[in-house]
Amino acid sequence: MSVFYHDGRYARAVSFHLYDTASRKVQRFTPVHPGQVGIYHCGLTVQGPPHIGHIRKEVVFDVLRRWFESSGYTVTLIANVTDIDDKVLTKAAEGGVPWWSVAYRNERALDDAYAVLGCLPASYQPRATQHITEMIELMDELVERGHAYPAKDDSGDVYFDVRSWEPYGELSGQKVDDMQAAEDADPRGKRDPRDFALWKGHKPDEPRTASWPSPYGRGRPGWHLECSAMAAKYLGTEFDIHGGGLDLRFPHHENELAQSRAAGHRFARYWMHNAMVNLDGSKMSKSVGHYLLVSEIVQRVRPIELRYYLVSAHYRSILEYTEDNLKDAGAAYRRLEGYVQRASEVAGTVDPPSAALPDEFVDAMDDDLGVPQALAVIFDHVREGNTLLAAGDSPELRENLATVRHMLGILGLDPLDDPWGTMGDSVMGGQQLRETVDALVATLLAHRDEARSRKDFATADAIRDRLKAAGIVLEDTPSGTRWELGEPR
RNA sequence: GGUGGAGUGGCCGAGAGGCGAGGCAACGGCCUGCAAAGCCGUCUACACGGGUUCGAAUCCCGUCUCCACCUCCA
Repeated sequence: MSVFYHDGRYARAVSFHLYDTASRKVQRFTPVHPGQVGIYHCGLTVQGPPHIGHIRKEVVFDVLRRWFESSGYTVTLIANVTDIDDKVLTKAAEGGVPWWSVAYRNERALDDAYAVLGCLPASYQPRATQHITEMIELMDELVERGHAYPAKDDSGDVYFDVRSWEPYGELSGQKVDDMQAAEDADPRGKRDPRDFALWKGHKPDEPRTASWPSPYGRGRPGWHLECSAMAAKYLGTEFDIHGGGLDLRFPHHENELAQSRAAGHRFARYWMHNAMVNLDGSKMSKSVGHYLLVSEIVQRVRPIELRYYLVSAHYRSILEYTEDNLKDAGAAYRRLEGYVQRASEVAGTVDPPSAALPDEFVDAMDDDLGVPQALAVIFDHVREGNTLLAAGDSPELRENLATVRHMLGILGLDPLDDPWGTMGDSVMGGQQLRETVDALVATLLAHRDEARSRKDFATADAIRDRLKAAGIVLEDTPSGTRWELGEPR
């Protein structure tokens, strides 16, 4: 299965399969353009800072992207930012600040969360407000083709005509007639209550800066139209994968699909949806204040342990968040990290990409991102590695270490990779600080070694206890005493 | 009412007709001056009731419980 190139890199037969929400089947992935993958996923409506439900999705698509890249694909990853929206306007009005500052503040919080969890940057993050022209073009096309119409009232709204598009409901498997009619909702100028807004006419109580001119009057785009227009702009009218949280399947993605197809686009070949993160048995949700912010959690948990927790379950499984679950995940991760660090101290630097990935790992990842099975493969290798490590440095140890780091890197979990730094720097805050502490600890260790050699264990243990109180945990190994930072704070 | 999904050992969490996933926790052993880490071992589970089958956690029927979506939630 693996083939080595003369430069030491290896290639392998690529056979990725993924669960496609539209067909509800695991499908063999065939790209539109050989060797390339275009992925669009719905970033965030920046009405608030991201919670761990949001960031789970980012981590899932980050792993997908890394896996494609590892498989030899050139990946274009587009994650939009919905920076104009009812709730953004509401938040701005409540806070007495401009809407765009609310959107931008939260967009930065989102970028911070990406970075802190080690998500590689998207190829581009288009903002909705920068693509009004493309949206109007798409809307015009839909009106011309008879799939959209300006509201009957004078609202300035433009609606998609659900009844004009026969396949409507294909993504979520629903029939228009079976859908619960929004009886209490204001039908406004709609032909059918299920019609959705492509364009929202400007209202006098909304800031004028939140509206743009269009052939149908001033207004702002509806959520669904944004994504259709931006996906087509950056990935073309037919592209590979459209992703997002499962809660977006309907109506958001259903509507995107309908309007894009109705406008003549082929649109996404595969739909990929990640499951939700639950808190106390129900979905984390901004709207009901039932969530935990990424920024809160990383105050007390190392980001890489949070990432491990989010990655460790299959992306289509609901993740039931509890503090204990997160803590257990951290312990599991430290087992992996401990091996990589101890082995690296003995074996020195290795080159992870040069190590062949085990077939079982590849098979697991190719099967709809089977991260749990892939992790089991990693743990098996770590056990072997620990056994090798007990015998000191060896070519087998170096190879094992490189393989383990290669696998971990694909999940964005290699402790020695950016942005986690080397040898625990992410906790320490820098290589220089680490070296300073190391020198200080070394003097104490010299005293301790001296005490131990004269069997004065009371003194030796007192030094160990003092260091522990300072957050430094000692470990006596055949090759000497090493230290690590203990539980933070 | 409609559309999907799920219930697995103390906990998390894969698997989807026969070959003990993995991790966390606990306990025992090895190692260690003692620890820590590591290694070896123990704990053999699939909501419930029927059925199909040589064989069911997995397929079928029924029941219970839970989750998501049904017009702007990742």
